Amino acid sequence: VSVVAGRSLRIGEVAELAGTTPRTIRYYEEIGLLPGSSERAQGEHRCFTEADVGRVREILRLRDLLGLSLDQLSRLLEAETARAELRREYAETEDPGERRRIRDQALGHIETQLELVRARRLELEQLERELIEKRVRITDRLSELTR
Amino acid sequence: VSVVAGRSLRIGEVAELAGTTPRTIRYYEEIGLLPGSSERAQGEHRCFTEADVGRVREILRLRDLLGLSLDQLSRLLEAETARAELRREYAETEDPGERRRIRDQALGHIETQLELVRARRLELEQLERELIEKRVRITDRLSELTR
DNA sequence: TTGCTCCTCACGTCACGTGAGGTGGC
DNA sequence: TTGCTCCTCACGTCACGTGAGGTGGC
Repeated sequence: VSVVAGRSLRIGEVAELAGTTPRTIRYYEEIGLLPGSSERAQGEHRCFTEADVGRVREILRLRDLLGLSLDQLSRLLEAETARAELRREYAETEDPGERRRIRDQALGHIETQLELVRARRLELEQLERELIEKRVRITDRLSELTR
Repeated sequence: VSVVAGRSLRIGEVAELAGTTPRTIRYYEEIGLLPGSSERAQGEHRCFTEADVGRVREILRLRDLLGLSLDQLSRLLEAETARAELRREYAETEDPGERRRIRDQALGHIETQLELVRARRLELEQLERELIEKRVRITDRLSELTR
């Protein structure tokens, strides 16, 4: 369900859309993984955007698939956060050298994530091969039975 | 360094060989993930075999790669433990029907693990594709600069 | 007005990490 | 004998789960 205008979301909606719980969202805000709108008075409801849902989804995905601690994750995503900042700077500068520098940084961040993901994928493929090998051995012995 | 005879290992050696800490090994014994030689007197040193190292390695691997809780893991490995038991029964019975039943169970356990591993691998491949796609978009915009 | 979701403590839990103080084997 | 590794409590930590008691928006 895509919303056209930037409607404000409540914490329960964000949690459901991202596939987690309100408590987790609050915790992430507490440790600084999520912005946490600074101008919120004590006891007031938190407001979120659809971009926040995306951010939470990304956090959960990297947490689950890469098995990183939230501390490691925040450092990895710091780059991501910086990129949004850089994108603004990028639009503001005309200097091609400056533009190239910003782009190169972005590429570096992507590359770091890619290497982590690749390493994990290779490990999983190795495990998968071993399991298939195990299965073959059992099946072979099964066919011996009916011989 | 492979040892021919079944030399007894100390907890520190097991931890090092398996890539973890003594504390983790003790904890796994405490919650029943590792056998924990029952005839050990209070304060006496724990004794391990090379098979134990393999078991610990397997636990760590599945824990890390599949992101399961130790409770889920113990249920998954219960099958593995049962298989060792079944292997004995298997050798003892002559009945081909009984043999087939035992084999089929083993196949089922492997299949369960394989499905978990496959699902994870697919998720990682998807993430990898998205990162590559991101990289392409940035590179394309980079080439615009030098045009 | 009635539910429902939200809020903030705050304690519980899982999977260990990390000393504290003491005993055992090359 | 001297280190080193081992032992058992036991408290600390990370990433939340789970009520307890109270307030706010359709």
